[in-house]
Amino acid sequence: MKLTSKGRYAVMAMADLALFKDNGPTSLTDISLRQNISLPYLEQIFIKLKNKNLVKSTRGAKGGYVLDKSAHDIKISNIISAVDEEVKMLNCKKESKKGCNNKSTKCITHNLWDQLDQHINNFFEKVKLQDLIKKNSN
Amino acid sequence: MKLTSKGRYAVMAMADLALFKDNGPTSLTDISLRQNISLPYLEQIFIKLKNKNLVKSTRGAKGGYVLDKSAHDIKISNIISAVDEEVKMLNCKKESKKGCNNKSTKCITHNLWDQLDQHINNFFEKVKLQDLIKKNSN
DNA sequence: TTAATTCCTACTAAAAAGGTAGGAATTGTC
DNA sequence: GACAATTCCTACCTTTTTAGTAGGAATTAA
Repeated sequence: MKLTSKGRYAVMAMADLALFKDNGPTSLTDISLRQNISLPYLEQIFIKLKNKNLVKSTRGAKGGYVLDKSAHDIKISNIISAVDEEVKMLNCKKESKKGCNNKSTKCITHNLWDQLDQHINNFFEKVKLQDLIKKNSN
Repeated sequence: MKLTSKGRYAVMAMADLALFKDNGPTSLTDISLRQNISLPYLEQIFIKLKNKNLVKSTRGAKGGYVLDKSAHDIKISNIISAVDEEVKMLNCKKESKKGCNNKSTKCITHNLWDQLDQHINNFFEKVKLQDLIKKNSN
């Protein structure tokens, strides 16, 4: 199961961006300070977010990042999948020709992890970035 | 998020135990061969399962393990929590006095991970060991 | 021109995962 | 009683991943 700090940082940073969206582009330095995430690490994360068209960048002084669409239209699943490869139990891969245990085509627990993956992905599909900042302001 | 092969192996092994429960104690050697899991690694996992009263052991020749209760009464959550410490997002700890980001008491995304944890734990609470072996026999 | 920024590549330290090694203790079977 | 099969126990090791660092090039507002 791949769901680590990188994904958490990405969501935090995107939420930060949403909170401060009225101040023009937000620099990673600001996010780094506010969210307590190392700047160069944030840079790496934002390259990926940008590649997936979740944010837009402006270079140079007074530059920074802005959301590429409304916080209503960004699903948490979009963010997670942009930076983590995938939310999926290890070794139990659908496409693999060999089974999960290198023997039968499916291990005993294959369906279980499959359902779990769906369960988690469902969850991330339902929650929007906007939901986070609403909750936070309560 | 802590949910790795160790937890998967534990569930696989318990399912194996449930499948062969009518043959008396099942040795780890058998499980190791059938499920393709290293024997000494299985041993470590079973110590934990035993400590949580999920299995009973018989030592010596013809020894092995049996389920300590019916497969109907063992929840996947019991197995997972026996071998993995916990299913919970890293650094976002409820009890921690410092907030998740060492600043505020809660990071922006705290509630999100909290809900996710509940979501996953719910899933594992609902599924019983028996459900796995039913599905597998279809 | 300068300072603030994104962009890019490579490296590295620490942790965790997954597994190995080696042997002691127990017990059924010949 | 010997022996083989087993659980039990502790320590170690290898590989991978994570999280972060280093160093600098390109861009742009002031």
